[in-house]
Amino acid sequence: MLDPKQLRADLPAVAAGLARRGYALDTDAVTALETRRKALQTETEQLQAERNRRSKDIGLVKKQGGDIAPVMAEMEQLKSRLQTAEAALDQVQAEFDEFTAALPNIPQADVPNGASEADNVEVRRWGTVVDQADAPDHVTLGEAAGLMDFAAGAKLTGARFTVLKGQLARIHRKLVQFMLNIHTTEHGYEELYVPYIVNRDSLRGTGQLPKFEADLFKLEGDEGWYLIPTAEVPVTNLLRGEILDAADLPRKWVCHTPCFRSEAGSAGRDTRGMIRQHQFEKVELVQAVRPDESTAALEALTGHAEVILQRLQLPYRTVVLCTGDMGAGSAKTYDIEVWLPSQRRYREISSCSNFESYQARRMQARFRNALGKPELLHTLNGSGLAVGRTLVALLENHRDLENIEALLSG
RNA sequence: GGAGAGAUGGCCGAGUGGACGAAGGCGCUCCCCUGCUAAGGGAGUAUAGGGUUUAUCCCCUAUCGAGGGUUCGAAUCCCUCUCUCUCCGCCA
Repeated sequence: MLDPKQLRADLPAVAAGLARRGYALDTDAVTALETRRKALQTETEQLQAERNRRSKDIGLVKKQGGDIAPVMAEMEQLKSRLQTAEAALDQVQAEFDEFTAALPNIPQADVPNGASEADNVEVRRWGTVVDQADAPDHVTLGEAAGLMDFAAGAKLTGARFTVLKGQLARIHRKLVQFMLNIHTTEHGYEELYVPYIVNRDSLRGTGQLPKFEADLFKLEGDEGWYLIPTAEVPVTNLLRGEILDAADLPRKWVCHTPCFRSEAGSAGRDTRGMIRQHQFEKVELVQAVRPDESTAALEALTGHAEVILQRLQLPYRTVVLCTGDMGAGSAKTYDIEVWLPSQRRYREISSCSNFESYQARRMQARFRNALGKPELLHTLNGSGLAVGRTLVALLENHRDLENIEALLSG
């Protein structure tokens, strides 16, 4: 969420920032709500102070054996006024919270304006692409080798599930190790193992709830538990409610987990093959940094993800998402897109975002600054990389499984 | 799953209805003392929101696991939930 203080203090600037991503902020409504909030809060707190004062008096009078009946009569009246004020304040505050929770983040100044994917801007390109009309896709290659079985996945569960066998299953496993090893030994990330089931508070913290419940798999039962859609949720929520020492920053975590997505909105897209599955593996990079470091951290983190593609000799390009294509919580996002010969185009294999204080404010993730005061952290994350899509890219670009295994061993 | 005991500040720990945002200790910061070290003396040391302010200061409100209730008044009494610990059962 955005800073409520900023919303009050500099409403035009916030509105201008949100307008860049196509969000029309009703500034009159905000001002009206804020005016009511202030009046009600002041009134409520004054009544509370009055109640506290008189309660103390009652204690004193009783101790001295005095008569408290007159004060009690006044309290009766005070109490009902207070109840009315408190109820009104609760309502306005809830309205304000609901409103601000729904606001997206403000894009950084250098994020290009735009309405859709088409307006994203390529920032760099790496490798040499194979661009020919008849390139076989990973489904053809995998099934021909007898190592990729979509029918089996459909039988066991349903559409968008896959069974891998033999050498392909092994490459898939080695890919995870390959990525983890590079990030831990070369890029300085601490490896984590985390729950794959999380509660509602965690999903609220990173912003999946309340807006994107439809994309999640919810478990039966009273607990309100969900399968994680990405390691970002459990990993970033480690910071929820914490105040870190500045000396412990930056925190850099890498975590391999399965990811479960219902993707209800994507029915009909990428129905063939392993590109879009209900269950896939991902190695996720997460950083928590001081605010003044987050811009540089996003560049570094994106670079860490790109290293994996370079080592695997997979051609890719990196694009900066335009204002209209960014996720709601992000202030700036780079997508890394790998070349898929069968589609003759680049497809997303990693998304690296700087959330600035957007997530940190939701989850109250802070550090002690130079003044010793708690200050919100900046959080970032990015895939490093999506394992299933990496496997697809390896198959389609290199085809020879022995070569692929050699890359992973080298 | 069953039985019991707990949850208080950075940490330990006191507090069963009124001067408690919270004793005492430890830790930490600053000052004094000290040739150095050790010991000692003094002051300070939660978070959030709001008012005021250039800022500091100051004032108010809320917070003792979470939420609700009783009461003029709740860390303290009642209810629900969560988590931790001990024992039993079960299990990898």
